Amino acid sequence: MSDLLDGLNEPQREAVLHGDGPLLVLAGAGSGKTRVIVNRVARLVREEGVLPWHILAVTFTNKAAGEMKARLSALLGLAAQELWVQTFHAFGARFLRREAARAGLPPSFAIYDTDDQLRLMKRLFSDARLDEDDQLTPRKILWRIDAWKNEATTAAQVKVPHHDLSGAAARDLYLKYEAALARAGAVDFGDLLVRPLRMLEEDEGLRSRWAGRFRHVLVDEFQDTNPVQYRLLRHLTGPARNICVVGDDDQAIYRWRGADVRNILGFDGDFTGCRVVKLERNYRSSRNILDAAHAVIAKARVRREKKLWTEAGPGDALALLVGQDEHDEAERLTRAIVAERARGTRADQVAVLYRLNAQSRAIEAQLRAARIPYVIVRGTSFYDRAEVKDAAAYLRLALSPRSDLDLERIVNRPPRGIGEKTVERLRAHAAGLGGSLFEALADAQRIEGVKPQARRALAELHDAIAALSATVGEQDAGDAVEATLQRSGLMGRLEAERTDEAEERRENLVELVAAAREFDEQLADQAPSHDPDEPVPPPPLARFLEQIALLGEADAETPEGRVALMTLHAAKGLEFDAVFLAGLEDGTLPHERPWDESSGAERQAAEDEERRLCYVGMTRARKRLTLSLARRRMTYGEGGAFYRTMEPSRFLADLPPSLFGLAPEPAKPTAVRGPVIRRHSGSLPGDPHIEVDDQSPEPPPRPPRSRAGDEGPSVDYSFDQRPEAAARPFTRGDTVAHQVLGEGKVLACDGGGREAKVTVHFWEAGEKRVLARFLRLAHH
DNA sequence: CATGACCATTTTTTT
DNA sequence: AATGGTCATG
Repeated sequence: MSDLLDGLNEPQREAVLHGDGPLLVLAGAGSGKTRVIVNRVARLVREEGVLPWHILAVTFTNKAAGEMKARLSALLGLAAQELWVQTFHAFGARFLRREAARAGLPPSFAIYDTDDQLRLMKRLFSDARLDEDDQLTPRKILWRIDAWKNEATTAAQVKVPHHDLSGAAARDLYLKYEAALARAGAVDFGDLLVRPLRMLEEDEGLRSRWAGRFRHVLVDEFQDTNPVQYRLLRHLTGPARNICVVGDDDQAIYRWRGADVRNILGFDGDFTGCRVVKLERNYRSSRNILDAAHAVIAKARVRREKKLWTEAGPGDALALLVGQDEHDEAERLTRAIVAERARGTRADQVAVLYRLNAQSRAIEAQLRAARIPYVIVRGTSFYDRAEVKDAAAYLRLALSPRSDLDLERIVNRPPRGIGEKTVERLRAHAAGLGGSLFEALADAQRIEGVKPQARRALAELHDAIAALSATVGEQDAGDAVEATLQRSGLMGRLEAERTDEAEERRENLVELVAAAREFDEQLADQAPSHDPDEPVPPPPLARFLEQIALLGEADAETPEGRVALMTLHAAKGLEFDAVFLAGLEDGTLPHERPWDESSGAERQAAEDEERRLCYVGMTRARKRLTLSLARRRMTYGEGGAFYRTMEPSRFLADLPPSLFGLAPEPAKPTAVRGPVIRRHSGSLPGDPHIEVDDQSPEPPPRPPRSRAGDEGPSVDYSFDQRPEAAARPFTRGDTVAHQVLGEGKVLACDGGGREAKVTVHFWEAGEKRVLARFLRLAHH
């Protein structure tokens, strides 16, 4: 026992030792909440004799679940494997697999990701011959469907007012969408939660079985639960009401995804007799950083009052960098990062955080120029690649051939002479048969109006899918993937093509096989289950595909030795010695959509959420926090070329100047190296403005860079200067030089005429990054 | 049927 | 800047 309480403060101990009954842990940023959850679970198993498979601990990201599992393994050994520690969505998938028969799903149902959903909706859209308008795009429909699912509204339950035409269309498409999923034997992300919920609510036997199964339920990041998740949790919590939720309303940042902060704000009201423990001591950040973060969050309208405290000293002052535009901002950030590393901070202890993914581009360019190793932390990129998705579509088809969406995707991949016309006839034939595309494929010989060549291709494809389908269920994931890549022709095609790009894609497929093999090894390492209810597991391939589907943005590893670049959302739960928070401008952070005309209350709620996002970003920092902004920012890329003048973020005005190491009444800045911003201060009456000197250090020596006047973009491009280069337009494969970025290869060109726009792709660690577009006049 | 040029539209954040 | 769709050409 002692080791589970060692070094814990009083409220932490209270949470770990709490016995039966509901428990709400309000855990501020950096207050050691993961440790509390982990030690609590360990205590239940070790001291209270709770069986591991009677404990359910849910998180939002695989990464968080993984970390929790790893720490529990260290404390509990093999028993930890039998705990139910997983994400909400993984739990939903596991539930549905166990109850597949009851749910009316095939045992190896597919999980559609956002991309699949969109393709399906586009198909339904064109089938319904709907005209797109502002309200009615496949994307917007999906958005509405998702919102409906997040509050457990079925298509039949949707109520739309009579005059709401787009609402009615959305409801009809919802019905069709659900029917299409059912035909394919697939579920989407929302279904993973809402289908278990509905089953539990409609079936009392099932409900009591599941409510009795878990003696303890624990939830991490509870502030980000949506209504469906909350209801699901309530059903899974047994009569002893042993539910322990941990969260921080100040870090609720998923309102747009249906999360409802009221779940945490009202939890102790919902569960009467609930014990509330507050963890307010911060072990992570210096006092200056905490004070700054608190100054921002304190102005949020709806929150539970609390203030983090620390015994740490004030630490370093905050810094503010002001750039003329996003390139200049990125350059200053880069210089500051160079200085940070010069004082001995490891690259992987440095992070650059931003609101929008689009902000990374300019920063990347400068980091690259300064030869600072970095990674964009973004989990899904590998599985998002076209060739990997093609492979996944074949794999899903092999498991369930009636998945029309997957068949449509790969019907002509690799190219085998099946064009749009043939697919149309195939579809018509399937409709005639009243079956799936695969069934129509089996009947290829009888399809009207298809040329013999296409007919042969169809038959060939059918045989490939049928053959894979027969074997894949019995195989290891690795073997199944390997066989599929061969039999589908995906691999062969890429091997035949002798270009850099094909080689790159081929390597990705090889990597996919490796990932599957690694997955097999994990399965083999698992100890046999002691849980008497453990059902026969589905084929390894199905479980591998499930893992891929559920991998999320925030799950990416942050590799060693590299500066991490990520969005504020992806940064939740992480910490770094030095954090650089970029884009502190009104419009960027807080982010605003100028075209959005929502009501006052809605705007207020949105601003509060941005405030919390800013708070999350600031509290990632242990020792140093640097904020930066650009005075103007380019929108729609260099091509569109217009600058928007930005005002410093309203959140900056909430920060006391003293935190920046400035006197409240600052002397006139001497040698002004960087630009000076003037802003009105809300917090210091009588002080009309504060001037902030740019504190960034001198740049390291590097080649001078010309600047295209005050108005133009601040990066100058130079091209391949060889005489022969000027004599012809750019084509694929050309090597071009860039003063800042170095060499790149032309992978795509726009426009074949006298004026050529060339997109240059750089490869970095196997990933293709587009860093610049070159505009150039070819000779006449 | 495949390919490439040209055009139009699009931008939050992600399980 | 990047994507996706349409149209002409081989």
